[in-house]
Amino acid sequence: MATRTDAPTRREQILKEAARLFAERGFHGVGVDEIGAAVGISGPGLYRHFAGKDAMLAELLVGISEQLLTGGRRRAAETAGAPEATLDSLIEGHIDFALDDRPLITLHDRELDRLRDTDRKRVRQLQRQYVELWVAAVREVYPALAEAEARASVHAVFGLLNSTPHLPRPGTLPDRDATAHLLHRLSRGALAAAAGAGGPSPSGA
Amino acid sequence: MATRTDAPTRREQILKEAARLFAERGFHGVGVDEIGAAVGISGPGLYRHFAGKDAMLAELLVGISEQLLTGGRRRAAETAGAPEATLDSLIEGHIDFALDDRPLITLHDRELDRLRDTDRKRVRQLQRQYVELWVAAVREVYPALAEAEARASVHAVFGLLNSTPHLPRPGTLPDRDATAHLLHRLSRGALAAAAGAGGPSPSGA
DNA sequence: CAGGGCGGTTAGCGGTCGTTAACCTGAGGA
DNA sequence: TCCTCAGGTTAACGACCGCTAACCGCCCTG
Repeated sequence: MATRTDAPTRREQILKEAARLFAERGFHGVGVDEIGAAVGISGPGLYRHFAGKDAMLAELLVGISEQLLTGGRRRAAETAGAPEATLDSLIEGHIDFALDDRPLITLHDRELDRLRDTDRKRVRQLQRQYVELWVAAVREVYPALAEAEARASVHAVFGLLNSTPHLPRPGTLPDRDATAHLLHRLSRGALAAAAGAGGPSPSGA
Repeated sequence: MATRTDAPTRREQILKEAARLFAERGFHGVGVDEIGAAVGISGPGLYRHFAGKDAMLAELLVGISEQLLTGGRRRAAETAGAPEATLDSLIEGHIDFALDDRPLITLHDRELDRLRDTDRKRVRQLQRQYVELWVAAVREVYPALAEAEARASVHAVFGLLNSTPHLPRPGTLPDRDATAHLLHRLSRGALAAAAGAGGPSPSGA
């Protein structure tokens, strides 16, 4: 984990506040003056650190995607040969991210289309690789699951995990650990059920 | 169901196109000229039908929330006394909505903060009632599940079901029915797992 | 102690956006 | 036949937004 001890750089402050504001009000809904104000400088001062508003979003989205993929690959490597452990570790990693960086997780699947072509392609490629990492892990645990269904299930689990930003009230549910455990259980349960009955009619109804 | 046969009103055309555009590029990312162009009229012509851009979003969001809640209540009433059937019916209804009205489901949890106070409160109240309907149904099937956990699980399942807009490619997965069945299985599996082990440590990790 | 550049400031420009004003047209009813 | 009015049109206004220009003070280094 290597928890940082040194003070955050001005660039990092800006990125953090920009992420929060973009997540709250949307990319187009936030002005550069507001971002500046959030870090104590005003408006055009941001251009000493970034080429423009687009560049902030691009750096955020590319950063998120790279971080997710890198972390996922590390976890997959650490647990190689133990499919159950790999899947659990991937889930755990994604949960940590969703709980600790809510604004980023929100941006990640919401503002992708606001990027320049080149950046958008890069982010999409990283996202695709991350999905494939999950699909492989899921299919090792549940070999009966067809690839298309595995991929759809993985997307669905992402949706489940990324729902944390609009949980009732942060604090209603006991604490962070309990939420993490619950999300973990929900994810495993969903995937197990996906693999359970592949055939046409599910069970009831 | 009462499938409509008469031609859609101009207002309805506008709302439909506005929903699609808002979902694609965000509320602030779409101009009134584009919405007008999408229905063959241009720009200010929209003001013959709506008080403003905000009014379109408001009508969309209130409409969605009312439709979800009304449909949910009807389904709950139809299956009263049979908790499993109620839960299945709620899931089925939400899936139908997510698959048939993707833009609306996207808007529903994304652009809420762009509403005027009065409209936002109304939408939130409708959403809250819809959640409570689900929570009640879930807890009847899984009485062991604490309320806070049930509520969080319901939000998570919403996230799962609402993930359909960014499924890989519509068409990769066999067809609509197969997707619906998969989503149903995933949801039931997740909820069952939530109720399964309430205690601290989940299983592996 | 001089000087340079990093990281700010304010003023302002150009473009876009939501909205209004003023005008027009074609169909329906008295 | 004429009036009305629903439902369009184009022009234009005011506000806002992203970004650049021009300027400035402070710290660090030679």
